[in-house]
Amino acid sequence: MTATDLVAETQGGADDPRTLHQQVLARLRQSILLGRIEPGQALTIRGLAAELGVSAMPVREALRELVAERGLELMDNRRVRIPLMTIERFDDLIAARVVLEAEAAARAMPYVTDALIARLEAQDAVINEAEAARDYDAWIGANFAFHAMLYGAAGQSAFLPLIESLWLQIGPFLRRAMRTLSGHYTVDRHSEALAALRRRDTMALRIAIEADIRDGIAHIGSTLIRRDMLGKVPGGNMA
Amino acid sequence: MTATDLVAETQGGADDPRTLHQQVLARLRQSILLGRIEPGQALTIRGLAAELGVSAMPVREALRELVAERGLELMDNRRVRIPLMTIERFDDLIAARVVLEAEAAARAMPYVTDALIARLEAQDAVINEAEAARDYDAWIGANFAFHAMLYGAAGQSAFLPLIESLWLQIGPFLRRAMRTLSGHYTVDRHSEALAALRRRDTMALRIAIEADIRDGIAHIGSTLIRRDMLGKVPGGNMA
DNA sequence: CCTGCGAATATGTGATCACATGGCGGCATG
DNA sequence: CATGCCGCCATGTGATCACATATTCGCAGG
Repeated sequence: MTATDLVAETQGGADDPRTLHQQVLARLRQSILLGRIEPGQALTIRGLAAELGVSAMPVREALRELVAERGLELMDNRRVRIPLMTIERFDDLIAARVVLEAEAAARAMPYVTDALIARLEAQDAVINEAEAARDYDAWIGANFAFHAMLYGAAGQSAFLPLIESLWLQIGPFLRRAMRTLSGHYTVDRHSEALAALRRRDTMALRIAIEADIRDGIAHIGSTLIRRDMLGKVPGGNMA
Repeated sequence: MTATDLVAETQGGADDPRTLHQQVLARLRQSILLGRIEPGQALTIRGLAAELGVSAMPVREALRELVAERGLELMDNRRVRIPLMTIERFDDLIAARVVLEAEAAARAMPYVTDALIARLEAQDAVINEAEAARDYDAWIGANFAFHAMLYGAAGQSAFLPLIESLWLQIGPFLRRAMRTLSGHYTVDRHSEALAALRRRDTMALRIAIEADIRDGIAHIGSTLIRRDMLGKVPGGNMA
C-alpha cells in the first residue's frame, strides 16, 4: 500500500490551521470510512508516520482517537488494526444504524426547510453521478454526506457522533462489498425520503431511512463477510 | 480538587498489566461518569499528570480518547473541559439513550437466562442499598452496571460502546442533579424490567427501559440545567 | 525435511525537551 | 481611577530518545 493509497493528498497544506494530529486523524478516518485499508491489516505508528511525513506523535494520538471511535481496534499485543467483521457484529451495526438514524431523521423534521430539501436533492444528484461513474469513493462519501446533512438539520449534538462511529465501523466492508458484487447495483431510497420530506411526513421518512439502510447495505454485506473477511489474519483477538 | 477527589485510588497497582495510559483513562472516565469533575472545568495535561503521579504522555493519550468518546470536549483554544449542557443537548442525549437502550434490551431478550435474571436482581438490590445509603457514586455505578449487564447478554459489540458514550455525557449532570434535588428520591423501573424479563415479554421490557430512562433522569436533569450549568465558564465555545 | 530455540529486528510505551501560542496580571498612560 | 499595552507564565503541540516487549527470521538439532 502506497502513501497515496492510504491517504488522499487533497487536504493538509502548509498553512492548515489544524494541528498535525487533527490532519492525520482526518486523513486516516477518511481512509477507513472509504475502505482503503484492508480489514485485519495492522497499522504501525512508525509506518504511518513515514508515509504521512510526520513524526510518530501525531500518529499516536490519531490512532488513539480512532480506537475510541471504534474505527480501529486495539489488540492485546498492543497493536492496532481494522477490526474484523462477524455476522453478529454486522447485524448489530445495521440495527444500531436503523434505530439511531430513523430517530435522528424524525427529530430533524421540524427543522426541515425547502432550502434544505433543495440541498438534499442536489446531494442526491451527486450520489447518482458517482454511481453512474462507478466511483465508489465518491459514492460512499456523498451518501454519508446526504445522511449527515439531514440529521444535522436539527443541530443534533448527540446523534451525529454516534452515527459517524457506526459508519466508520461499516465503511471498510461496505466498500469491499460494492467492489465484489458483480452487478454492484446500489440501491437507495433517497427519492422516497425526499418525497416524505416534501410532505413533511415523519413516519414515511422513518420508513424510507430504514429501507435505505437495510436494502442498500444489509444484504450486500452479509453475503461476503463469510467468504472474504474472516480468518484473514493469523493470530489476533477481537477484543 | 484534590487527587483523591479526582480519581479513586482503588485501582492501579504497581503490577497492573494495563498500560499507564489505560489506567489513567479508566480513572478519568470513572471520574467523569460519576460527576466528580465540574462541568466546564478545564483539565490540563500537566495538572492531571501531577495529580496522578505520571508523566504527561499517558494523560495526553487518555484525554484524546475521552474527547473522542465525547466525555470531554476540545475547545478551540485547544484546551479540554467537561462539556457544558444545553436543554437541547440533554434532550438529544435522552432520546438517543431511549432508542438505543430499548433496542439493545430487546435484542438481548433471546439470550436472557434465569441465571442472568438472578444476577440482575442482585444488582438491583445493590442499587437499592446505595439509594438507601444515599451513596450516589455507588448508585450511579450500580445503575449503569445493571443496564450494561442486560445489554451485554447478547454480546452486542456495537450497542454498548455507543451507550457508554451517552452515559459519559450525561454523568456529570446526573450526579449534580441528584445532589441538588431536595428529596432526591430516585425513580427506577427495574422491577418492571425484571418482571418483563421473567415473562420473556420483549415489548414490556422496552417500555420498562424507556420509562426507567425517562422517569429516572429526564425530568431531574431538565430542572437544573438552566440554573446551574450554563454560563459557568467565562469564554469558550461548544464545538 | 520438520521443529524448536535464539538472536536480531520491529514496535509500542513512556519520559523529556524545545517551541509557539494563549492567558493573565502588572504597569504605564490618559 | 479607568483602560490598554506589554511581558511573564502556563499550556498544548510536536520531536526525539530510552527501554521493554513482541515478532520474525535464521540456524541447529532431530
